[in-house]
Amino acid sequence: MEYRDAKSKFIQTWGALGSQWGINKTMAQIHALLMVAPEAISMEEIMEELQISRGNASMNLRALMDWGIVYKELKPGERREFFTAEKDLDELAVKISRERSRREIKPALKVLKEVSSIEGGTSSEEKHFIDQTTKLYDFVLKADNVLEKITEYKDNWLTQLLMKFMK
Amino acid sequence: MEYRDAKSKFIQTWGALGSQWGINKTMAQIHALLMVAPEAISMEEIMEELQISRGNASMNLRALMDWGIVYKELKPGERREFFTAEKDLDELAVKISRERSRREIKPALKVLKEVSSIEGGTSSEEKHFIDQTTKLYDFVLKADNVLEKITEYKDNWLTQLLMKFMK
DNA sequence: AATATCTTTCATTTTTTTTTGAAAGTTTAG
DNA sequence: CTAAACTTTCAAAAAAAAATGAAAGATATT
Repeated sequence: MEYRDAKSKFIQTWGALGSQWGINKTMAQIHALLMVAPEAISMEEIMEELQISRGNASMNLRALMDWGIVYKELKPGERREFFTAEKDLDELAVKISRERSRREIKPALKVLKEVSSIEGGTSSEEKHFIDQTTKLYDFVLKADNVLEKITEYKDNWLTQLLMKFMK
Repeated sequence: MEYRDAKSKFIQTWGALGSQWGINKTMAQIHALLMVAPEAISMEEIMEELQISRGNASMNLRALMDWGIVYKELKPGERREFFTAEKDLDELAVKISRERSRREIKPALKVLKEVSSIEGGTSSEEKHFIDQTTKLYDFVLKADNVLEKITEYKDNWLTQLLMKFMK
């Protein structure tokens, strides 16, 4: 395979994968493009390479920066802004899991706590509801804690984790 | 909060969460409904409770069954079909991660291997591409292995995992 | 073998999400 | 201060995804 084709295939695949994980296609594609770019690139270049509009590029770059996985870089003497992606994969994974925990898991936990705390009704239907949502709360809380612990292992957490299971 | 409201809030929240994880809203809602139902329920009831059409219910139930997290149950003497969800959370999580690995991670790995194996070009751009996609391949492969190992711990894998980190 | 009960399929419609592009906003330079 | 060089915003358009519902398929019952 040619380099051009490989790059394009990588960007397309990453984009498609993004959709399956609740991230929009363009956002994932921009991220992919920046991941394999040896140095920071401008918005103009991103638009050109992915064939997208200025507004689209601007909004998705902003979203990536909100996730903390893409950085703005200013080159001296240059008016335009350049962008780079977090390239360290351990760091990338840590940032993504922290952010998802903050945005999705924590709010979900709040709701689970709420709904599992209703006054215990009499019907078996209500009893089962309380029981099941309580279990769900405990489970998600535990999972969230495990994730937090794992990502505390600053460097090479994944390798270390794998070791623990190889023994 | 009233039981009715709690149940509705739970279903809504689960549905919204589903969207963020690349699962469609109705599918997640049906799953939520079945999770808290003390016993198997019919398609008619699902349609009624969630206010959705027959076709929608049918397709999403089928999808849930393809994921292996909802089962069809036949009641003796009954013509209609009834449905239940996997209620054991450890089992549920194991099924979901195995399925996502099969459907998404494995195919992604294949592409990563492909694109990282192009003939090493001369330009630094190509070198960086090969280097980065190779790292990504290694990382994802390792993550997939960890996930596989973790889910092998049949029972209480989450608790056991947490222990390992508490020490 | 005709009817009744229930489920699936899929072309069409509806809803939701994403993208566009031009106007407004911002920052630097002269 | 004004112009030039960029970036952001957001209403409208386009595209994608999901839902509907009626017809076609099953399967059991008489």
